[in-house]
Amino acid sequence: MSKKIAEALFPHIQTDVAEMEGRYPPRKAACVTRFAPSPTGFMHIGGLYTALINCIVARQKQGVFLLRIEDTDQKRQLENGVSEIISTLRDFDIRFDEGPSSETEDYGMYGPYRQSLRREIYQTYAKYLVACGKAYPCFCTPEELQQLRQRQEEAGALQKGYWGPWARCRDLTEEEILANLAAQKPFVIRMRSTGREGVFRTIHDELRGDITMQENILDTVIIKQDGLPTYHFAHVIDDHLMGSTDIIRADEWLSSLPVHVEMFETMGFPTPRYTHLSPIMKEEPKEDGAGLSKRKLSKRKDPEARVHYYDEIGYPVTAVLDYLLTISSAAYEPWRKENMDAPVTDFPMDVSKFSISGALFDFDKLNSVARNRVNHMAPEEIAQKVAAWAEENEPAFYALIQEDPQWFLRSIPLWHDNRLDVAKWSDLTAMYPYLYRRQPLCYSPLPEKLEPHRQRIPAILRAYQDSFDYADDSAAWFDKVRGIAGAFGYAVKTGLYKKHPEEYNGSIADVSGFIRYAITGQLNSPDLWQIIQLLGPEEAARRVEAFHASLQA
RNA sequence: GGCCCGUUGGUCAAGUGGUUAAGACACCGCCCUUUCACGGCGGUAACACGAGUUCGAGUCUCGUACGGGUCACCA
Repeated sequence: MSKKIAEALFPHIQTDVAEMEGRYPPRKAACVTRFAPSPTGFMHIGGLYTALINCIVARQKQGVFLLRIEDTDQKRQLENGVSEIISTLRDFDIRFDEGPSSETEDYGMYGPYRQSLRREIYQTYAKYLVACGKAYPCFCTPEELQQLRQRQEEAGALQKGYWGPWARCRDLTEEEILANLAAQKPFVIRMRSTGREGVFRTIHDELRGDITMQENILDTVIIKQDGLPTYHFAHVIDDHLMGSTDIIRADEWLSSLPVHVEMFETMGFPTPRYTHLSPIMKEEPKEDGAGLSKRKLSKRKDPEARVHYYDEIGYPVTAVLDYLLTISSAAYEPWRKENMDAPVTDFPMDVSKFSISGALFDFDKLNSVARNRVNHMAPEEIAQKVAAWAEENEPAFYALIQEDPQWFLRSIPLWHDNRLDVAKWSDLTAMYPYLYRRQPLCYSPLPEKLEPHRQRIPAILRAYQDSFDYADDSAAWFDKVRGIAGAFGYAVKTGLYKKHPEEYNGSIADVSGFIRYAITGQLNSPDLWQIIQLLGPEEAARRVEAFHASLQA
């Protein structure tokens, strides 16, 4: 009898379940994971994190990692959504074995890998469910559903939603259904839940352990009015057909677990292992100004939620991955310390040890991780990465590098050797404008620290210029500076000055500070002699003169 | 509000009944030092609260508080 309804609902579906099962034979791999994003815009850092974990889990068990596009919400689709996802994963070196290879093409035997192209599959299973009475068409309009909610509110129903006695379309007669169809009434397909109110069962989550939840009793929509499946149904059908063994996803899905488990069971499919990952959080002042509150990183509000934020400001890809794994797994940092060159997929990850409460995003920690990453890179690698980054993000800097790539390569040790200065490529022009920017340095106003020496500085600079020889090595150069310091009443060792400050105008630290300021426009810098060597005799002299001139004005 | 999950220093976190409660980041001090950094040494700082079980509880149980998630024809 339900067969007739199934036929009336899906007259165009000629395939059957057995045929579908045949199209997707069981896999041999012991572990199949997947990343299943919606193509709704730039990727979220949490999405990258989920993809990363899925990828590592699959690699660890010599399994398969696949990408599936969840594009069943036609309203939210974005033009180049799929390309965006593919290119982001590629940028972060997260490789999938099956999935879309471009906006229109797929590779892999278990496709198509975008849900909008699997309509026939879902409908085949939906038709089957209707035929055996496990699903039914629902003709309720949004307004009627709204009213239902209202009535439940008034009746004080504890269990709200479309279920049991409230589910109006659940027990429509065949005649009524056929009449509605004949009248062209729009419909959705709902699963007929067999869950019992008040009956609890435990469901296992790899991260959280056994969770006790009430059985699902809601007659969840499985096929929407537009004929496409809801997330819940697509998840169950796809992950069964594609052979997913591990569902690793964001924890916002935890509460719909009973629905998914029931669907797997009514379909007669084996249930996969579930792991619900905690979100990455951000802390911000409460709206009323009293204290702080945590919330998920939001794509709209927080620039750091967008994955592209990190490559735009030039964090090395591995640094971002290192950071994500660092906050999720305490075992990662020590492992990484011992295996700086290993790909992240080599990390012996234990998902069950992941933290359950969501971690606050910590830029200090990211920067520290990134600085260590940069420090570990060879200068040649840095040169190549910086050039690629600058070409996209800082054209003026790129032009400078292109003008003399060898010079740029030579400049790297200055801030790289035995230093942890640089976390991201945009730090370069920000921290070392005197190397990587064309603008002439600005010397005024004179820093407060130099002000007491103002009257003596011009003569000191003069003496410095007169004695300067580009050919001097570091020691010879500094000996001269020391000599000048002594000649002008400055202590030649900082220790001397500390002991008897009243006997001196200042110390050698002040004198080299004048030169540093002339050369860099800053009070702090890496090794001065090296900077001068890099700049060349003319430029170095020009800067000292410029500072000298600025003091006359 | 119902349901689910969580709560160890500022942050990330070790810890699975007996520990002086690790470590990393951040911060502070000292040393090194021509500045900054690097490096070395040291320091401040935590088991949300209340009951219970136990010889003994950060670890087990219950309650409270607080935080998060979810309650769609969105995923």
